[in-house]
Amino acid sequence: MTDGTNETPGAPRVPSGQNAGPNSGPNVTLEEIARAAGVSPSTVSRILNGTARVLPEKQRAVEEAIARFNYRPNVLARSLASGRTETIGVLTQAVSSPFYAEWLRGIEEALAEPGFTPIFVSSRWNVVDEKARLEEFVARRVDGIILLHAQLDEPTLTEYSRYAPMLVLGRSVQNGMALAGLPIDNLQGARDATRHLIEQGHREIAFIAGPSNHEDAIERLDGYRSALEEAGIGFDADLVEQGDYLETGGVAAMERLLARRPSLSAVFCANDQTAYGARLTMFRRGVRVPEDVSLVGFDDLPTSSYMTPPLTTVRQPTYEIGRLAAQGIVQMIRKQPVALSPIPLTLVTRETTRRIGPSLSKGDQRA
Amino acid sequence: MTDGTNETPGAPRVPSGQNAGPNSGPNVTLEEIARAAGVSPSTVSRILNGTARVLPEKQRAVEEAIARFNYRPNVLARSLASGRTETIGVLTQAVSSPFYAEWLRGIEEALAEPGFTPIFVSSRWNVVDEKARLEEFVARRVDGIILLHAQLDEPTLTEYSRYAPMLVLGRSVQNGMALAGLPIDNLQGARDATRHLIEQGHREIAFIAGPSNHEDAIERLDGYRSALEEAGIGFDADLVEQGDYLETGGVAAMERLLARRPSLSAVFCANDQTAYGARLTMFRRGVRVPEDVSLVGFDDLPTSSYMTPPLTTVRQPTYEIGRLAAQGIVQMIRKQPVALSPIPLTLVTRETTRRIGPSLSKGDQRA
DNA sequence: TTGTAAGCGTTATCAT
DNA sequence: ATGATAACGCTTACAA
Repeated sequence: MTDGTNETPGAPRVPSGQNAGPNSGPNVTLEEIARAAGVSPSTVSRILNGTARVLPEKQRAVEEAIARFNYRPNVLARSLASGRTETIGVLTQAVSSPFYAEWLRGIEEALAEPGFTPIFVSSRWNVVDEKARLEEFVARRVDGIILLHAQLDEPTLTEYSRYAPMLVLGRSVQNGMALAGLPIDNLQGARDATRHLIEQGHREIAFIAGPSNHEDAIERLDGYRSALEEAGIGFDADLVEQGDYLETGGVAAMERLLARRPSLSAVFCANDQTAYGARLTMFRRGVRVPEDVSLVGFDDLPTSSYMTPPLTTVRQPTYEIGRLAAQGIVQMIRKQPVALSPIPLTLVTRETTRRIGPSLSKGDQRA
Repeated sequence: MTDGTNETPGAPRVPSGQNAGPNSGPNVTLEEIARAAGVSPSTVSRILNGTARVLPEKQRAVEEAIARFNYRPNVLARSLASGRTETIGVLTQAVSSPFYAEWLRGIEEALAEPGFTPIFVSSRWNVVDEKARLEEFVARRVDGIILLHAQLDEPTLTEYSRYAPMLVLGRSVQNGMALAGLPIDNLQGARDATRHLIEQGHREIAFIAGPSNHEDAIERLDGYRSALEEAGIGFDADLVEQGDYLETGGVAAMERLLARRPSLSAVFCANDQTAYGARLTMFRRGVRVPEDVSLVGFDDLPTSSYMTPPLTTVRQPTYEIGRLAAQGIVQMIRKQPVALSPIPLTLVTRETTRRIGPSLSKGDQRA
């Protein structure tokens, strides 16, 4: 618990770097650098920020002092004085969801370029938490806010957008210059997936839905339904089961489906995690995919292409969406106009779907 | 691009909440609250922080003013004045890795209790980035640092630990009161997994290794090797293939393995992602799991229990590890002693492993 | 080009 | 119990 590597309490915390002067470390201030270099604090500040040109010799002296003292500007003081934090609050529903991971990566990387730092927090699918996290953003004086699947109502979002420009992913909102939505075309994606199944000859296509209070879950259901109707098959509520976007929900829903409609020939799941669960249930029940039942997911999680067999699903270009969001919020901060068109989704046909005879029923489908 | 919901440029940004006074919003300062409540700024500060008892009537007046103006303390100013940011820098190799996700969740949740906010950043498996991120932590004056799988050498870590207490996950370091490691018993985990395979009658057990510059990858290889030797089977370099902890690496390694040693009866992968890749290759080649070849992974990612068949793997209690790390760093910040014992790993036996005759060779294994 | 000085919004140390 | 007042470390007019 104790060893010689730690500073004496009260003593300045200094690194042991070779160039470390007596007062180096994070406690070195801009003023000390100024004094050491024989210039005024403002000059140091100017050099640090490139705010004005400075005589080369002073420039050198300051840079030398900075290196010698291992000086790092205090971000807090800088932000307090300037009024800018160069920080973007990013609210996810769950940092740990495989689904958000790629979005965050896109956001982080695109934000790094203009020099912004994302602050990731998660609200755990909880509206109360969601509001609390937004309050934190305000308290931290973030320069912008990105919301992934906000559940808060639009008036509330509008209100918070007065503090900092806000971009809402996966949702369409009344766009303003402080509030913008980057909608994702879930309806189209779900319709394409369902059409694909229909084209393959499927007629008895089940759907495992997502949480009914999620905008995108509703859109996906609508897409499924509209493809069915457009093909003249008609919507059959008996073929729809409720899921929760989680694997466990998929397991349970598939069990109910199999019990109620053993004749179904395809299952379309509202997201990949649900499909994973449905897949497990089929494995347990000895239902082969795709020989007995075709399966389609939604999202194209990184692992979906490694499922056995690889999952046919609707791909969301999450990384790219993340980048777009980051670029968008930066533009909003800079008061530049942003044009965000709905993100199109594409079907990725892999190996969980199979063509079946146009009007064959169960008995014949089985390989 | 424009609508009525935005404030006139230059006008104070105020929310339209019902109680919103003329000067509400994030620009309201503690001083204004003090003035409105007829007390001094220090009194407001005391009420906000519970630093001292205040007359009930003033307390009420202040609280009323806070509510009326919708006042939120400026975290930056507070931190600058107090010297504490209540912030923990958390460095991961990749925010988007399914592997880190659960750790982050554990960290975030456990940190919320004592009121700390994590700042997640990723270094993308890049040592240069890793150092840059640490510099950012220093610039942000974080109160503590948690590193997930740091690649930097120990002297460097020790140096940074002088700025803020540092906890390194998945690594053992010279513990001090400002630097501590939370080791994970990879060797034991790998040994248990290999022993399991041996007990099931397997003798020709291949191993797909992780990056050779990763401490944990090396430990896992060592565990595999030691279990083999302990059983008198002996280590056969021909059965070891190089992977990279990613699915693609698993695919390629498995291909080479199958070509070189078609007689192998089991494959142990350095992590689950590698196992996913190996599984796919086997699926492609018509090698059945576990009928033809048994497969074991390492990590127990959330999706592993939904693989087909569910993957036998070594479970890391990542969420709990995250919580432990969070609690540990808070204790270090508070200068309390922390005792971190190595995290034990447990084998989760699912359905990708199968008992085979003690000395049967390939031909007989095939179901 | 460079320096002086006034903030930025808090906390914390003194007195009272 | 409460109020002045001096930091905290930086940016930014305003002067020079």
